[in-house]
Amino acid sequence: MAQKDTVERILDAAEALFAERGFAETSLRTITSTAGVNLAAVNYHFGSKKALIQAIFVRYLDPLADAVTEELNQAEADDKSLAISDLLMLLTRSVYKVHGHSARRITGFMRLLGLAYTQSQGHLRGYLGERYGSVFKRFVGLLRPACPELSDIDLFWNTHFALGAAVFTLSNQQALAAMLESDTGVNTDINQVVNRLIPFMTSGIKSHQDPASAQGAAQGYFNLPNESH
Amino acid sequence: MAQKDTVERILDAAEALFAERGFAETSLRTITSTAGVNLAAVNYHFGSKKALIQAIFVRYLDPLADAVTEELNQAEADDKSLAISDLLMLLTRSVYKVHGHSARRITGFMRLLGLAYTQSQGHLRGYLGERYGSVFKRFVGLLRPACPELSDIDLFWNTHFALGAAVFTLSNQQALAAMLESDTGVNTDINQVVNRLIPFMTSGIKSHQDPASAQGAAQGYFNLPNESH
DNA sequence: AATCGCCACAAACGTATGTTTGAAACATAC
DNA sequence: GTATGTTTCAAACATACGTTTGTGGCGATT
Repeated sequence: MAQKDTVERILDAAEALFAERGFAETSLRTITSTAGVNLAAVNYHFGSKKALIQAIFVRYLDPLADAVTEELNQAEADDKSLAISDLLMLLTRSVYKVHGHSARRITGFMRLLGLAYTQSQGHLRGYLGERYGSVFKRFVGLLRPACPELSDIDLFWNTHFALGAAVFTLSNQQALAAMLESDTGVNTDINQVVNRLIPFMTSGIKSHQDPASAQGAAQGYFNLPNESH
Repeated sequence: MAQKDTVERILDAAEALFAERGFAETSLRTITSTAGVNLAAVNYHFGSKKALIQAIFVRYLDPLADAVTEELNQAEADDKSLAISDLLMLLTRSVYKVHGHSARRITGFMRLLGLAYTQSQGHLRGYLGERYGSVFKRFVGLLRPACPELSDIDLFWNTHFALGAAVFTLSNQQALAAMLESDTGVNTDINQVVNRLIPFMTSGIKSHQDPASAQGAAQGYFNLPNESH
């Protein structure tokens, strides 16, 4: 075959376009015309637009889950206790293994992850949770002993805070870097952003509330009454 | 007038629906029928769907910007040096002032903020930057002396990391809390999430890289070659 | 050589969208 | 009470969308 498979060309084009504009904002006609294939090809090969979206995530996440699993195996075999930053680097290493060193692919991947949360009325989130939940749980299992001073609930929220910081900034890395450059003249590539993210996430995950404010009232930060409809 | 203005009813309905499903996924017919007004009312009162979206953000952010400005005035008048957590609480207080203590409104507001970043091909972000950039800059001006050990560039990225953590988790607070509850049986309302966010963001913002890895190479975290297209 | 399964293609289908239109209803002022 | 400006309404418009259809080509199998 002289050029790429039709299926692959659709996936490549759709991946880039979805990451750039979102799912609903990207039409099958745009996808197929940039891919250079016939309009009907998407429905023929994937069945529907929804299935195409899922296929893109599978192509991204299946190899990533494998890479993370491999890293986790090795880490557990070494049996050294890993610090939080070690685990974050393990994750970063896995992403690099899969996506190579392409800033475009990493940014795109993060944007898609972010979209999976915000858009796609939950059907995608449920699917991803089913398919990759076990790997995620295993990772958290290693994270657990790395911060013994935290409760499970502390750890849950801090982990998602950190995830949010990563997804949000990496998916908007280009725009943010451009903003910073216009202010300071300093250019920041995605590699540097990741290097900054790791200490941020590390100290953030370690953090916990004052016991006083955790009670909800007293001199703690804020306390809300129940929702008044 | 026995019931709310048509304009206001449209804004209320659109605000809730957009936050729930996104902009492109919400049709004017859905908005007008839940608002109980005629389909043409949106185009009559706002001109277009795009203008409606902007109007919603203005209604949200204008009072918030006023509240933050007021708080900033008072903080600068007091002339006491504010710690990072003080500034985050200042922000939180402003949000509460504007939106009252409604979890639904706060979640919705955060979802809209998140959407403004991911969707809306940048035209919305540009508009918001123009209109509220000065308030944001003023806030960062107070944040600056609160972390003297950070460079301007450190501060820029850490601020956006923290913003990402807040937007991402607060906009998905319901789903995340439900996930946690099904695992542990513990319920978490948005108030508690905010109380957890503040220490997370505080210690995250304070963080900075090892000088060694900041150079880009050496024993620092990662280093990427340039993008290979 | 004929047949079969797979794929690409142009065209069409049905539906949902944002927007516009023109008339009716309403409120306000003279 | 008539006139004027504003708002509501049902209907239609034009377009864009995801999907389906039928045809034809191409290679592999028999």
